[in-house]
Amino acid sequence: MATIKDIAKLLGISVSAVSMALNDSPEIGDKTKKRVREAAKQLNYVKNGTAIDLQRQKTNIVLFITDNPTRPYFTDSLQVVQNELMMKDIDLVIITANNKHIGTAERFISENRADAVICMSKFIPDDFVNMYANKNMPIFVLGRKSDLIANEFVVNVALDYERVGEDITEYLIQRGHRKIAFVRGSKTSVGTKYRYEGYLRSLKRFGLKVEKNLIFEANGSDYDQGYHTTGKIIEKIISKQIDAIFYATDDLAVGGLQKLLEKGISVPDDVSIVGYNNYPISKMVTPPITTVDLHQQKIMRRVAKALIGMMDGSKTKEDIVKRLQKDAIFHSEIIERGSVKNRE
Amino acid sequence: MATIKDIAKLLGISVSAVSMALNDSPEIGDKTKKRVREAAKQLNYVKNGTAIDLQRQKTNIVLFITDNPTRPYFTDSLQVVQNELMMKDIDLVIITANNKHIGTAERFISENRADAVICMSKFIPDDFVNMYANKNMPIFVLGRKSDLIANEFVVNVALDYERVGEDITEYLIQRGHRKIAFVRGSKTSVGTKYRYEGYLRSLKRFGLKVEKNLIFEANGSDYDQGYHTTGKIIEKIISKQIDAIFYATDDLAVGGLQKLLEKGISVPDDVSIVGYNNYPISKMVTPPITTVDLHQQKIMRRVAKALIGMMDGSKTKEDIVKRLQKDAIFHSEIIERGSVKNRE
DNA sequence: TTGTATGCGTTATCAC
DNA sequence: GTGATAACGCATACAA
Repeated sequence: MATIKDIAKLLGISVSAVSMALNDSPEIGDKTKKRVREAAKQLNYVKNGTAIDLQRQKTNIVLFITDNPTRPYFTDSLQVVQNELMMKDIDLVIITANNKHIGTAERFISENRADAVICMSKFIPDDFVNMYANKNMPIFVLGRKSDLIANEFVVNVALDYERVGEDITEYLIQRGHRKIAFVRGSKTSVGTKYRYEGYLRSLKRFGLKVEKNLIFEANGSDYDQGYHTTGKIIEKIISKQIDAIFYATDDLAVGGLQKLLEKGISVPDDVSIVGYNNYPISKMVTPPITTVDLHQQKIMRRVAKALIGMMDGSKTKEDIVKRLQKDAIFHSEIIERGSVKNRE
Repeated sequence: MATIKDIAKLLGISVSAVSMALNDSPEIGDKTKKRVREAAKQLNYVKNGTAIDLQRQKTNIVLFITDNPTRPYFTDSLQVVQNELMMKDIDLVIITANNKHIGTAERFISENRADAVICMSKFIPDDFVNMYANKNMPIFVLGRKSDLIANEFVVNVALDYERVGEDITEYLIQRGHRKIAFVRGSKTSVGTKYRYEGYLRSLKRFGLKVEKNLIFEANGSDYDQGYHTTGKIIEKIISKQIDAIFYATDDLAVGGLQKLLEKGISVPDDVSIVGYNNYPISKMVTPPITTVDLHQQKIMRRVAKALIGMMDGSKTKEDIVKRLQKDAIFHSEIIERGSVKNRE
């Protein structure tokens, strides 16, 4: 691999002259620049980004950590963040961190290989985040509830997830449902746990009894699990023990719907169902599924702007937190479609 | 930010001793190691990955470039590749390159910021790949047909895409369909173009005339486009001008199916449909859609192994190409489900 | 306009 | 067992 040294040697000029020529510095004459460029091409010279980063004491990289790049929860966010960063010419790289593999993410964080990180994976422990966030690499954490993050360079962006679970349950109750089943998703998902808590709170608030046998556990949060778990619910619907189902994710709901239809149960006439997250799939089925939107994109735009602010030093954690807290976008919105019947 | 220099100064020992202690070298005594570790903690020392890379002349990073991290085409591949790399403790980072943003990918490539790259994005031009691939950074290109890549460190992994389009068209013909419509996807997608060519070839081979008005252009390859474009096909189905539709992607097919059902057209009784790629969504709908699987995962396992081989110098491009070419996994497989009727 | 010297943070090669 | 020193590839302040 050729370096600027080789170019300098070939041309009989100094290394710094080559460097400046390559970076189009006004200090260098056009003739020299041309010669340098030609020599570079001739020697097959390519820049060494690592050396540049070391010298500049900056990587120009933002790390985006996700546990699953498939989920719209992530991809929607990605798009928004990428747009904002692009405008500032900051590079975004994605790293996955899940139960199978977390090493890369931890290595990138612990070795300061980025100028900032957005962490959407729940597999990076609070302690770890706390330990490594610093002035040169602030860390934004999403989707966890912990208030315990004390580090000045850690920003915790959290919705009131329980509240959202509460809201959609309330929505069902207000439309006359009294026997509402809940289908939990993946056991390791904190998200579905919060929704479950919200579900419980809502029942309590309206004076409805919590029926243990109306709460179902899926082994995951996806379509297949929804389909499978709903098999165990069918009977209770037929015997009128259930008039609505709250699925912890839209994917679960779509899978469930499929099973219900196969079993000849009409949605929403025989049973109402709701999902969670407003994934695209929820509107693709018949009937389209009523769900709740968390305004993830708007939130992420704010996050991106805040992150950029922290990177260039124009914002502190305090500014950001203050701004986020009083922000209206943190309210979720129920998307009414065809899967809920008014039973009053 | 504290460096090993600071630790050395604090402890009154040399920089090299600190470095060796931190890397648990057998040359250093346990006492010293302990002192160093404590000092590091006290000073909040974190490693600088950039400096390490520069010194080692290696990044330990494989770049995975995709135009869209949502697609199963990508995520399936990702999983496989990640598994293989994990076993060798190689880090994988994902970068998106699409019509909106290509700068980051190009910067990473042109600045040698990885030890190898897998490129699934069609937005990185052949020339660019050719120009920057080198001994220290081989590039594997997927999903393009160009044979023009001459660089010794570029490996082009290409299925016979046209052949696949041909096969599934043949499948329809053999089941008695004679009036087969084709729905093209995104204009910029080379993939759907190949399928189109395959479709044409198949018609020709069976002596069927190509009806221009049975070929429809969608403005993209997703659900919404399938739904929308199918609106323009309805009439021709009712008037029996069409007995089957070949959608260029499963997403298109699912969107199309939705529209067909809404319009009261029965699939497959009134019209048969097929998709392409065996995306999970294609089995989630009613009726499940017959499609074709390209065995992407098996291919990617081979790719990953080949890539690792090239990184450690145990394999050359020649070895790899030879191996890939005679490989049975490059045959696709038709997944029969409920969306095609036998009309013979 | 060009060159010299220095430094970025780390590892590695020798001495001692 | 430890320390000095060079090297990795590049950028920059300053001198010429």
